[in-house]
Amino acid sequence: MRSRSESLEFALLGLLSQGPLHGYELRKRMATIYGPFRALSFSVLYPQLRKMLLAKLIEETFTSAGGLSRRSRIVYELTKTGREKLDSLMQSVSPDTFEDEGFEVRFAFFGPTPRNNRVKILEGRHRKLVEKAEIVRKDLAKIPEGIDTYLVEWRRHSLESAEREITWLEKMIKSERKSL
Amino acid sequence: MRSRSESLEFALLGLLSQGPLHGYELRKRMATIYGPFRALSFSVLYPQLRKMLLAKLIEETFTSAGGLSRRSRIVYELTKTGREKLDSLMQSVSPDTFEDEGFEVRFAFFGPTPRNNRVKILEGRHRKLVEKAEIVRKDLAKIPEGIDTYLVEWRRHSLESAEREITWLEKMIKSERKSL
DNA sequence: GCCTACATGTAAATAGTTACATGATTGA
DNA sequence: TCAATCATGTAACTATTTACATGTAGGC
Repeated sequence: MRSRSESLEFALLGLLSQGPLHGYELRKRMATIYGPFRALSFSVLYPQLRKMLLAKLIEETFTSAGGLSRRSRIVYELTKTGREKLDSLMQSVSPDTFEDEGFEVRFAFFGPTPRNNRVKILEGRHRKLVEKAEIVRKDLAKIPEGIDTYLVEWRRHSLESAEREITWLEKMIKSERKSL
Repeated sequence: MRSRSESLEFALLGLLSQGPLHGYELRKRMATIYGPFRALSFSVLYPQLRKMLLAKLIEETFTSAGGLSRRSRIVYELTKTGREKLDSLMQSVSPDTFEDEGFEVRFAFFGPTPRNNRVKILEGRHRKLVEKAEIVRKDLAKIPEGIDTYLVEWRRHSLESAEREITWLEKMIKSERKSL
């Protein structure tokens, strides 16, 4: 399981921790996390909410009409269990945290994440990227036989991007440590 | 259909255009295209080869033993139809060409791609990325209310990466034009 | 003798997208 | 009145991963 839904629960708990929201609004907020090109579809969101209802992490309230008399909405809010779950997740550092999706979501809720854990997450991500970059570098060093020159150029560019992210993380880690 | 298998056929045709290969070897070559972290699994590769056999794009030959007496392998090679298909794909510029995966694969076979088409592909990709970056920039300009500062930082970094790719493409386009 | 790489596949489970269905409200 | 956005979902399809199954050859 290295799917989006893994980080989705965390993200939803995080969003709802700031106050109750309905599905449509949750989707929009998710867009600010994932960016404008990877919108969360309703057919993923609603079943996920149902799962979380079953697990008693959230509760639903039917709102017949909002202040501006809209269509009735279903408003979700965290239960005590949900809040506890979020807290424990905030303090944990699962291996998934260092993957692309996982990291992005963790980072989106970095403000409410305990200080010392922030550094751990950044360091883990850093380690992971350094390892990957190393592999790509070796790979690049050994292939250039017969392979299209353009492809090599492309891979070099990709490696540079990875290196830039590493540098960025290093800056982040430094500034986090300073604020400790 | 915006899946990997869309570009997969192109990639396989491209690889086989240089000479006959067997499945296992094709997988390894694909790794040099997609990079070391997105290996093509056999359960995608073999059915794809079967599809291409049915479409008469490739032919199979059973090799009982290679020069070094290995297990019998199935060697695939392009048919005349397959070669024609590849040629026509090389000269075409489908919209898919400008997507991440599609572009990567097209780029991997840029050498054998007709000169004028290379520029078209690069320009299309450039246009696409500029549009996307513009959207992200606007998005970034309007959200900073209440959103976690860390997240904003992350998005800014992502935008910079996109901008770097745009610059890279511009360099590529310039050097392609020069060689025309 | 065991581990790794070679070599070819199938089956089942999971994940994800797209199309469909329905209906309210708001602004041009 | 017409399109866009709000709002909640289901069904069908497509894609991808993981586990299974089987066997060979070479190096340590």
